[in-house]
Order: sequence, then C-alpha cells, then structure tokens
Amino acid sequence: MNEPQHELLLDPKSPHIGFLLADASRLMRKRFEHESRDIAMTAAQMKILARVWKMEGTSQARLANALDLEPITLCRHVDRMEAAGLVERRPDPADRRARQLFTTEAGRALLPDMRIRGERVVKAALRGVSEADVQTVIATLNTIIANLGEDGDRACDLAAAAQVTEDA
Amino acid sequence: MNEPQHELLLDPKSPHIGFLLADASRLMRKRFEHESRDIAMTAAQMKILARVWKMEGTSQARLANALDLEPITLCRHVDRMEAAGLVERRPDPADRRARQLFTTEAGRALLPDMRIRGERVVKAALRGVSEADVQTVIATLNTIIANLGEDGDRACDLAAAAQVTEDA
DNA sequence: TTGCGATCATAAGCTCGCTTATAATATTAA
DNA sequence: TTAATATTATAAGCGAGCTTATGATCGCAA
Repeated sequence: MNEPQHELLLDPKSPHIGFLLADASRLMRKRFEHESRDIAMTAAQMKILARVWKMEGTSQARLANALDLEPITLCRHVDRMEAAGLVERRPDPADRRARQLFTTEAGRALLPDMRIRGERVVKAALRGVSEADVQTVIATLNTIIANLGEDGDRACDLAAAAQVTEDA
Repeated sequence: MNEPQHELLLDPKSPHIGFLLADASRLMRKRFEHESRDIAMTAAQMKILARVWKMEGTSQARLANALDLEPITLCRHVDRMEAAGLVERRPDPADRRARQLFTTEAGRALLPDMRIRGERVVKAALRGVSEADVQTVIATLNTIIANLGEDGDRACDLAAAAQVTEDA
C-alpha cells in the first residue's frame, strides 16, 4: 500500500512552493540567457554592474553586502567581469587590503539593452497574470526574503531545537 | 545627470521580479540545506528520489523529462546519489543503452524526515502571509512556469507524458 | 608599542543548472 | 540488408551560489 504515502511525499496537486520557486526562477534565468546570448553579460553580472554603477568606487565587501552575496561569490563574478572588461579593480589608497570597483565605459554601454531584454522576459513570463496578482506575488516574495534573511541564526535555532528524531 | 538613469536601471521600489524570484528561491534552498545538514541528501536529491520512487525502474531519460531537467543534469545527480547509496542503476534488459533506476532502502528511509524539514522551512518562509496570498503565488508561479516552458517548444507534451508513464 | 582579534580579498572545492559533443545502441528508411 | 537517423547515457566545461580556510592588513587594547 504505497500509494497514499506517495501522495504525501510529492503531491502533484499542491507542489512544494519551494520547488515552484526554483522552477520559475530557473526558467526565467534560462529564458533571459537565451534572449541575450549575443550580449557578453549574464543576468547576475547585469545586477552587479548596475549596483557598481550606483556605488562607484566601493569595496567588494560592501558590494557583496549590498547584493546579499557571499564575498567569495562576488569575487568570482568580478574576476570574470574584469576579464570581460565590464568592471575595473583599483587598489584602495586608504586600505591596502581592499580594492575599489569601477564600471567600465564598455560595461555601462551594455546595461540599457540588457534591461530592455529583461523586461521582455518578464512580460512573457507574466502573460495572463493580472496586475493585482503580480503585486501580491512581489509583496509575498519580499516577505519570504525578509523572513529568511532577517536573522538566519535565531530562526534556525528555534526550528532546530524543535525536533531531533533518533531512529533506533 | 546619472541619477534618473540609475532609477531606471535598478529601481529599489519595484525590483525586477526575476531578481526577487531568484533571491527567494536561493534563500529557501539555503535555509533548507542548513536545516538538514545532518542528512546526507539535498533538496534536489530529495525531489529526484521521490520521483524515482513513483517511477521505480524508469530510465534516466524519462525521469529527466518528468523532472524537467536536462539528461546530463540528472545523470550527474544520479552519479552522486548512487555513490551515496540512495539510488541504484541496473542495466535495462530490453535496451542496452538504457539503465533502470531504483530507490534504495536507505534512500527511501530518509524521505519522510526530509519532507518534514522542508515543510518547516516553508512555514518559516511564509510567516505572516495569508493563505489566500499563498494560493495566488502558487497559481502565478504555475502560470510563469507554463508560459516559459511551453514556448520552449513542447514542454507541455513532456510534462503530460511524465504523468502517464506511471505504472499500470 | 606590541600584539591580538576583526576585516578584506581570495583559494579550494562542493552542488546544481546549463550547452555542446560523443560513443553505443535502437530504429527507421532505402 | 544496409545505411541514415534518433535516442540513451555520459564527458567536458561554464556560470552561479555556497562553506571553509588562509594571507594580508587594519584597528583596538593592554
């Protein structure tokens, strides 16, 4: 009698919202990459470049914080973006550990086109979705991000303390 | 006069829904992994294992279709999952190219606990979100997935076929 | 002033998704 | 029957995220 347990584990009628989020996000990313394969920049790089533009001369640590990325993740991005001529690293005159980040003329030149294509993908993704529902989704996603990002440690401790099942 | 253009490129008041999706998805995945670091299985592996359980003996190609993954992506997962003893590959007696997939007793044993922790993460993520809004988000995510998957040519066919290939 | 703990950047190596390519086998057409 | 095509699994290698660790430097405190 396995059938009922199957339903419990992966109910097709109400799929785990985490899986839905992952699938929707993955498909949008995939579509965007396909939509802009002729531009030498990815969506993640666009996001980073736009932020560097707003924080011209910032350090990688502060930028990583602003983008909610781990420093090493950003560092790898900057490696590629610097190699691609999108961004420039200069030594910080006030702190010999740090490097200042600057956009390149070439990098800035690509941003508007990227944004246009991104909007095209969003429009395709949201076809048939009402404006009200879009707003609900945006608000809910922001709530989720706040819930999970606010204080990871505390919430995790609470949850972890809840249950430890020892099968013996 | 850069300020107005900055707003256009990355408006903090209405951030690109694609970025929100990616962030929410990433944070949920991160939280889940933290929540279940003592279990030798990831969320993606859980999803795959549950599906193998429903399609015991299926081929990797059909499983990849059912999960909407590229065959090579699934192949890599199965590599790791087989090494971890979660899943088993056997030669298909009817097709010498194919391998049949089966869950392991050890793999099945981990699923219920994984599901419980997944639900805990979802509950934490959705704190303060009304049930109605959750339903709206689920419906919208399904629309997005359909919108972006259908145009990819025949994702609908694949999804439909996946449901049918169940046992008889 | 020294010395010790934070902070900055980054190395190593992992999962997870992808594209592109290839060997083996199956299947279909000629 | 044989030749062309399709399918199955997998290799190689990239992007995007992560954890953990390490060398340099900064800053504070004894």
